[in-house]
Amino acid sequence: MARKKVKLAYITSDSARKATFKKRKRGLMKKVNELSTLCGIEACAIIYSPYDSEPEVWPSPLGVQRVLARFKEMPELEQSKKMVNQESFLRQRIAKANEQLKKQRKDNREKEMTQVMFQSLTGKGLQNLSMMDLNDLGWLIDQNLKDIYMRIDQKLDKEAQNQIQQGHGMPRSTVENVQPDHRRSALEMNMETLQRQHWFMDLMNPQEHLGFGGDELMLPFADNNHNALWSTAFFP
Amino acid sequence: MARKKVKLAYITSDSARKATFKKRKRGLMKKVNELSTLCGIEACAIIYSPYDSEPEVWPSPLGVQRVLARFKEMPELEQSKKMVNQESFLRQRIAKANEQLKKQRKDNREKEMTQVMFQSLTGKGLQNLSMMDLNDLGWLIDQNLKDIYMRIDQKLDKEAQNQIQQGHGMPRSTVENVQPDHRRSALEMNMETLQRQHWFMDLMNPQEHLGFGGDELMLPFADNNHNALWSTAFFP
DNA sequence: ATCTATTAATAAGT
DNA sequence: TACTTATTAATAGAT
Repeated sequence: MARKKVKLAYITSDSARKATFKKRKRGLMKKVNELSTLCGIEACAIIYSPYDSEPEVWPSPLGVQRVLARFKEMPELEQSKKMVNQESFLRQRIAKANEQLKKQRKDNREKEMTQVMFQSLTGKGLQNLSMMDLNDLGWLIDQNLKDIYMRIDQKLDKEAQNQIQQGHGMPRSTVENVQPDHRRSALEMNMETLQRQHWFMDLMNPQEHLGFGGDELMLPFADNNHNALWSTAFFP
Repeated sequence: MARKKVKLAYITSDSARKATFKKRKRGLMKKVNELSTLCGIEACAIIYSPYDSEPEVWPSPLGVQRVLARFKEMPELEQSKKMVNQESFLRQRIAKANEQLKKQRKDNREKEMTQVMFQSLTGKGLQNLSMMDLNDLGWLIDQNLKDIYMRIDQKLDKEAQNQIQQGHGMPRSTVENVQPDHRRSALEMNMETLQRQHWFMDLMNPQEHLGFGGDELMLPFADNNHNALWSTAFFP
């Protein structure tokens, strides 16, 4: 973990492997020591290396023997139950990695669409986007709009509070005319958003609209790299 | 290792201890796995926890047994030889920590003296400094001066090169008069530094100057918190 | 369990 | 072999 992310595979260079072994052995022993100290438990580690004929152990030969004795006492069957063995360990790690991958993909997708969104604000067209891209873009824009309206409302609420508490501030006209306008506007736009979402959802969901299902109805600006119109894979 | 540096001692809070145990156990297993994979060696770890009646092992019960078999095969005497046991492990760590402490102290000393040096540049006096402090300060200033002269020389060399290569640049007077002056000045001052060091060393080293050894000759501005005039502990 | 600020481990380079 | 430093990994505390 340093200077470069290292691939988890056998190190072919002899010198590099030995250097890594020495460093990591020390680190591992330290970890076992810490775990044992912090949590008050018994643990041991045994490492065989080609660099020494004897194994290196922690906490001590006697300590290891004590732990081993307990281990061997157990019936064979019990030894396998509930244990973390290499296979289940790797399975867990793979599952976890897949979870993270999925999350990352979603994050990446959101970042991509955010970029598209800002590009479109600077005048770039949306012609090369697939239907799925457009849908996701719409979702993202709606999210941002909601956030904006929410902030506007909060701000107006806070200002209104200040007006009441302090009994002064903005001129009368602002309080009575402009502010209510803003508030109404925000709510209206929010409603528009919701209506648009509903309309769009209705239009796009093929299961509820039999008239929209054939290839002949495919819109010309949707590329064919994606085979889903609605990207359930990324956004709700 | 996070949010706070944790003391290496038994965690009294039950919930915190359990949480730490779970996290660190996973981390430890990962480390054993990595070490084994990266270096192509056999290793195993066994952890007994109060949270489970069975021990948790890596790489697998069978893998552990294989490693244990090798361990038990050894004669008792051999098991203790060259092994890293808890005591020698802790001894090593203490020695290492002491080394680091010494290094840190030296670093701190240098930082302190640097601060004093800059303070003195802003007009603060040096009256409260001990003889040792003054000596270290002198050493530090000499180091800085040397560095400065070195940089000046390098810069002049580079400029001279540029003059030759490009055939133009600074006016004639600069090349012929100012630059040689600078160069000579830097060298001279460097010599002064060396001479001063020699003179100071001669003056301060009691083993070579019998006339300077009695308490009655102690200079009034040296405080008595330190019992060494020349801080061999920090600087050469 | 998940998230992040922070500490610890460590890969390369000297 | 040990030290340094840039970077990645582990994880403490909070949520």
